[in-house]
Amino acid sequence: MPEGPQRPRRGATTIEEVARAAGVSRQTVSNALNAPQRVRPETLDRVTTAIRELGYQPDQSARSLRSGARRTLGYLAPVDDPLDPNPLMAGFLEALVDAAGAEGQRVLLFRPAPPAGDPVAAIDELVAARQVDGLVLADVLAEDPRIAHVARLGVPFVSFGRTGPGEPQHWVDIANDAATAEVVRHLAALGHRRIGYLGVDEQLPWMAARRAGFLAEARRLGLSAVALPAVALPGAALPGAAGERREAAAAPSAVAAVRALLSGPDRPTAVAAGSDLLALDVYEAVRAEGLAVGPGGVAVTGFHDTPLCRHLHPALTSVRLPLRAIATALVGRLLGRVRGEAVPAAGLELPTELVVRGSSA
Amino acid sequence: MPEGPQRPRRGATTIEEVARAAGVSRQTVSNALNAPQRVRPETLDRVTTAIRELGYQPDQSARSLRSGARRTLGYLAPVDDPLDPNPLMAGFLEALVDAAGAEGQRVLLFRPAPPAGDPVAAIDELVAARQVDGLVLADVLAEDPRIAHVARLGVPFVSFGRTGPGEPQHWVDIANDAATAEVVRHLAALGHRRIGYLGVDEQLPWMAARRAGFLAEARRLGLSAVALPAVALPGAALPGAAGERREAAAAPSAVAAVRALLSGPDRPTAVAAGSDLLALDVYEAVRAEGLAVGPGGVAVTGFHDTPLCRHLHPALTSVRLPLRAIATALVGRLLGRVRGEAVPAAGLELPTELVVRGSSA
DNA sequence: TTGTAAGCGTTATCAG
DNA sequence: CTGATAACGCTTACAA
Repeated sequence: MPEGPQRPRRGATTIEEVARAAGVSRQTVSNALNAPQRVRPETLDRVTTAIRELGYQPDQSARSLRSGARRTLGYLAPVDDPLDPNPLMAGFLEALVDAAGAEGQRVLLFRPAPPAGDPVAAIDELVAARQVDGLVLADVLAEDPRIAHVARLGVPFVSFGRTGPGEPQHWVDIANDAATAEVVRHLAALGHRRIGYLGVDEQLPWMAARRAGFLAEARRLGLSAVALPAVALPGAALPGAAGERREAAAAPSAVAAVRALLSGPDRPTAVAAGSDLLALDVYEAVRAEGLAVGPGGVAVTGFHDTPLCRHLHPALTSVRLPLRAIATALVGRLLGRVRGEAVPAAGLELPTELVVRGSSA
Repeated sequence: MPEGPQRPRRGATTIEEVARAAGVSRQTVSNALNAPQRVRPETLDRVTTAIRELGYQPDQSARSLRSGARRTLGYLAPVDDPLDPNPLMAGFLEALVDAAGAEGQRVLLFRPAPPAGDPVAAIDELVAARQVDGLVLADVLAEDPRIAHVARLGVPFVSFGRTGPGEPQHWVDIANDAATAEVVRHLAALGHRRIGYLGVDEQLPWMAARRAGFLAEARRLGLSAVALPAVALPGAALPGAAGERREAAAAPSAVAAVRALLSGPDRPTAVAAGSDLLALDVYEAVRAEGLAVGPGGVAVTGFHDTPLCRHLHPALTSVRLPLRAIATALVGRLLGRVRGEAVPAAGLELPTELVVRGSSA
């Protein structure tokens, strides 16, 4: 491991210089920063001015070493399938950084060391090096080994996505079932009586919940509903020929399944998809059957509300996730736990928002 | 600003305990870690064993305070237009974290404080608090104020995206013009003689380069080429009606422009798009004109090779970016600069890869 | 090769 | 409310 004689920012303004400039002791500057109410207003003013004029900011390493607070939260980036990456990772990260920043916290991104890295080992490293005050986990699965591990470690943590019944309930999640239930009600209000659902990989708890919410609401409303079985994802790359890269044609299983549904005896007049990408397959199936996407033909809805929705024709109705609210709730709960406050040990379920566009209106 | 009595991981194993366990001095443990060649193999072995048994890892804050090396790189997340987010942010971040991790560095994500935050202020805060050894900037514009600022500050930095001629050349970028030139050659090889290009926001240097590369190569090959003027992005949200949210229909300007092109006298038999999302608009325009997407009708290509490509029908030929190579080059150059090594003050241009799919074959 | 002493910049303790 | 002193855990100089 290469190791250099790095010495960045040596010579930056220190608390000592501020103290001299303001004519007070080092400690008073520290108090002005960390417990302003303990400093006489007039003195505080002098100190604040000196701080501003010198452009002083405390050295975070020194602060951390002394106080124990790292002012940093670790986010374990999910190891995504490159063929089906989490479509909200970027948006969620932005929201997370903003929410953390509002509380004076930074976000440190980390990943298991490739290839085939162990997330548990990555967590151990970060925690052992005392680089973060707490952890944010995402894409939590049932019986997720990461949850068991951080719980055993005793590190403060929260997860985006619910944990199992026997595990600590430090999670925030969207109401996946309520989201697809709202989709069903929306379609029912438009007069649809026979509706279909296209999901993928029902092993994923959030996908299973979307499917369940769809079926339950359809039953409640007395609609005729069919949920297609989980479909495989499009195929992987093939070796290229001459510099260019060629690929196997996308596996048409999702399209074929929807086409079969649409060509059956009681064809649905609307199909909800478990993601915006899957909705693309529905569009294709609808057209391949000689039908039109939209309220007049087959209404279609997606999930995630990615930018893709606006570029489709007709534009795709989709379920939008409250990413900023999720991030704020996660950070709030995590910091409560870090500070040892009494935070409710119960999950928080946040509502989604159905964005209606031309594909269903 | 709320401040709690946090004291995470106090009581973790310290270097002192390792030294005692191994029967050596504190210093020897430090040497074993930072300069193993200075320790007798037999002693090294004893120390290593003690480290492993106690699960010791140095406290990063203490290490940073003493040595000056933060072992952390800051990544300034671009403030994206939510309607048109950088489609590779997630993939690039993953690659960046992996590349940094391979060099023993962490990645700290930061953003200007919303709303309307100033990136320069965000940089100042991070640097003044001495939280990072260097910075990675992305989506660099011409005369980017961030570049001027970090250059003046003297902080080691690199950028994904080239800087202006008068600025430090610490960048890595893809060859945007060569990428679209390759697209043109690909189309020409398929026999296309009249080709079109659809871009967006030519203020963005990378978009301008794609357009230029397209036109130059078409001219060189004697093809008839038309590059459509920059198009506006789809419209923003409208106030919803009853709980549900409704939006203005997507502005059809891109679709309309392509349709006009396709219905003209010398209609192109292929259209290249400056992004995968724009290719969606091309698909729509082609179909609206009663034509088919593909080599038999109108061939279409995209840019970015997002997962979207595989879900289209036919699957979309697209330009793939070497994100891992970019990240590795960025980290390598940045660390060289951090360590004060003599790194070439010249930009690095990396080639893209054309992934051919059904839309053009 | 190994051990000793010092100090990085900050905050906590405790006396004034 | 302020100021001196110690300590957080580690790495760098220097002495043994």
